[in-house]
Amino acid sequence: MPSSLNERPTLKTIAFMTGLGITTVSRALKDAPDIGAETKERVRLVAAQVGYHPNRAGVRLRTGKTNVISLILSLEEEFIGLTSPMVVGISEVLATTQYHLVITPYSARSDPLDPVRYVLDTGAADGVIISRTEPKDPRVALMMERNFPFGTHGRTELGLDHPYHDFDNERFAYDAVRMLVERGRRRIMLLHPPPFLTYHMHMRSGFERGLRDFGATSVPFNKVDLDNSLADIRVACEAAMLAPDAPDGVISGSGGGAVALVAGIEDAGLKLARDVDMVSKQSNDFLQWLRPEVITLREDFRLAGRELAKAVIARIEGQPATELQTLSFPVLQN
Amino acid sequence: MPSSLNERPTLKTIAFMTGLGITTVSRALKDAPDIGAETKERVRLVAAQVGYHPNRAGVRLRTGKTNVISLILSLEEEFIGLTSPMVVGISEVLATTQYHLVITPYSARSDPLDPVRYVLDTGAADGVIISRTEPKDPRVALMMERNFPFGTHGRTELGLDHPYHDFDNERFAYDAVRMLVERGRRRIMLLHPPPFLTYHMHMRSGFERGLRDFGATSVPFNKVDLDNSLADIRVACEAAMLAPDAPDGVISGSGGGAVALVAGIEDAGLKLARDVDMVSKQSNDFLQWLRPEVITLREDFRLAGRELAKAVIARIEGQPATELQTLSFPVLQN
DNA sequence: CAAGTCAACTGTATCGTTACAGATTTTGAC
DNA sequence: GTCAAAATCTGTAACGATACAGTTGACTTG
Repeated sequence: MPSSLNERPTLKTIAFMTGLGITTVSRALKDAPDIGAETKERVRLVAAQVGYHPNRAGVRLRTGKTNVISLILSLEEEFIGLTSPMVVGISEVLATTQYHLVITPYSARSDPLDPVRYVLDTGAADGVIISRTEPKDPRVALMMERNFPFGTHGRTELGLDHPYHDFDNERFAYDAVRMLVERGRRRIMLLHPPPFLTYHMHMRSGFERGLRDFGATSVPFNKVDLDNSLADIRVACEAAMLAPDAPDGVISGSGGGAVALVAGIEDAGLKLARDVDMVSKQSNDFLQWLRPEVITLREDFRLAGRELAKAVIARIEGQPATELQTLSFPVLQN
Repeated sequence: MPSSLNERPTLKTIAFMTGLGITTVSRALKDAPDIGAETKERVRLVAAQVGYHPNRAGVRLRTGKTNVISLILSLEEEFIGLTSPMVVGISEVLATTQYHLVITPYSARSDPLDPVRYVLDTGAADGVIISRTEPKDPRVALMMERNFPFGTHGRTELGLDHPYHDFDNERFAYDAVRMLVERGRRRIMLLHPPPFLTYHMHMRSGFERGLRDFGATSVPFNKVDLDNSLADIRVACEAAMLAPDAPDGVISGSGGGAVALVAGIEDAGLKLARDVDMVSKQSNDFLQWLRPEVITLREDFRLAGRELAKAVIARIEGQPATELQTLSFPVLQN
């Protein structure tokens, strides 16, 4: 019973065509040691000829291997803009492998643990990538406890070794202070990430180290952070610029926030480069085009995607987590 | 042989717990008519209690249903920025269903048919969503021929009925011309999409209809289109602004392009709103913040994602394609 | 009360793959 | 020439689900 020619070929098809057993074909394609060299060659040839792809459901059912990496994504528009270049980086790496990329979303109103639990409980993926990492991130704790492969965009403070990729936000803020001081600025304001995210601490400590080393002072700006709406940031910035001890230097922890800060500064009747200098972390080109006065240090999200995808796959293959931790550094744009 | 308590429950687990047969449990959970009401209730209760999720590999192997929608994505950075809000819209809809979203990428250097063929040949998904639709799109032709469910972001000219969602680019360009003429502009330049995409024709014909109806003339701008780099667009725009018959009104087919046009206009020493007015299609807020003089008509990509996801699922469920074609309209921003 | 009807339930085979435990043939040693 | 070891190859069962073809027992019906 040869399977019809226009149906998807299976191991059975190849077994029939070569006159071998199904098991032999399976093992030949896996390059198993107990199959003859010539047989392997024949099987590979026929498989290529008929365009054989192993049936994912069959493999998954038998072995439990899904060949899926799940990217867990917050659906808030503000974050998705940042994470989309990451999708490109992840896809670039996965394209060279058998893995598929599945987007597992969650909304701000729901528990961020939900998608992780879903993947763990249903076995929906072999590995997971998460963002918006917290110092005591419960998602990390849960996946470590279950010994499930994952990578985080950002570090944790749990005393547990897991794969991560992080941008050096300490250095970013430190360099940013330096650049502002070099331009004669001394009173510096920082638009920081929300306090519960790990990189808040990194950015703050780089900021404070910079203030000490370069002899500048901090202008408090604590009513808003990068999770606030651009409109809120704009208003808060204008207020800060009109206050008695207004800053003459501003650091923005993201490109989106920088746009709002620029608008706030100009609302206050001030002019960039003349009255105030600004350093921003930047992922897209827009700000660079419209306000070239803003000094931008680039964070490469695409690279982050590539690193994380490679790390998760290596972790799945058993490589120790400590070898899968990478850091990238701010690059001055232009 | 009761399965261990901390393993994933299967139909067998529930069958053992209820004392029923596996088949009965399966059919009870599907609400089949030949199962008693009380039995169904008991089965549902136990299933919920143990947190039963059907094993996707089992279902997929037996039925061929993957419960996957594949979003086919070009990995070029310029496009991914636009498509990312679409991912949000798609996810919102899929979250209420059993479907997972898989990203199937392709690069500009490879054949756009490749990912479609891959899905078709491997049965990787139950439905597909594609963008960058062409009038005689070979991907559409192929999927129609194979009777495979899909939705397109953008229309085709193949004379075949398939689900789509499109933005009314004809109306966008027409309205844009009107708004420019209302501001006293008469010599209008259009930054259009690449000619091989369907919406190029829509935008052009709306543009030309507007010129006729409102009595304006066109300034040729054919050396670049929206697929060119921002740097190229900027340079071309500056040149156009310095040429003898320079435009006094500009229309941009995307928000990204508008940023480059603004830069080009300013490179030429001209000022928005004073020397030139501009209407742009806009998906993010950045331009609005930094150049409020630009008139923006919004295209809602998130809505597009929602509409397409719903359409593809409905198509999978057998609804006629002609009922799954939607259009959305430009909205004046602020 | 025999026979037919119906409701409720169940066993078997199967999807495509791989783990495992053979089976068969070849080779080599003495 | 015999026998063990090595080299190749293969059948069966199982992963979890569902289609399909029953089975069982209670209830009508004439």
